[in-house]
Amino acid sequence: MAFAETFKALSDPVRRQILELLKKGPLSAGDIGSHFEMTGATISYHLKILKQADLIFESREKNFIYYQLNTSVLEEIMLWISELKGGNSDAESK
Amino acid sequence: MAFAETFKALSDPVRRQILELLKKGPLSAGDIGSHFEMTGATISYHLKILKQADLIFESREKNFIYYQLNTSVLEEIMLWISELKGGNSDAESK
DNA sequence: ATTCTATTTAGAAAATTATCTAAATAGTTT
DNA sequence: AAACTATTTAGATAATTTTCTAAATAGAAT
Repeated sequence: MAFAETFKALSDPVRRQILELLKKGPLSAGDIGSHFEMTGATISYHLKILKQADLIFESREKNFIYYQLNTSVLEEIMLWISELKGGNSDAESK
Repeated sequence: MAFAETFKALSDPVRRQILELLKKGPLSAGDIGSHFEMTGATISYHLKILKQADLIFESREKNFIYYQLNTSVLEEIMLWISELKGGNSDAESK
């Protein structure tokens, strides 16, 4: 159940902002870091968590590691939330 | 920005399970607690966090406090995720 | 008014998470 | 191969979160 990991990953504001940055396209770890007042090591830590949650993936090119959004896991989250909303009274329990 | 609070609240497995319990209808704090191996104090702590995140609301009746799902905030979360998914390339940036 | 029941609050301890500095990797360029 | 660049890993510290026990509230029942 990587599900819990995904929610955990999404719970941090820095990580959510990283995802928003990646919305516009792939970025290197350094590029991402330049948007924050943090050391590269800390950014790397956040990237690792996002990676483990399957929210991003990397591709190496030259000296750089580029990160990209992986939207597929977001579907699952949407589904969970959607069911929480939808499953009212006893409509689906039959 | 209660947005961050909501994500934080959703990041804990116990709290997500509480929400799932409430999906079927209102429950008292005690009823909720009986589903977990935790003291009532801890359950109360989690309920407070869910309340602050606007994910649940309470209504007092007799000796009991009943908790209910509040789905309205979930819309916002869905929207955020949905935009993360949808906003690819430069389709909407124009 | 005392006692009982349901729940919360306070304070402390344990566990987890975010951050830093320093060192390690690994690939690039000279 | 030596030096440089980009990034990660390790280990430590600080901050936050989860959990507990004990005490406080508050309403209900006797």
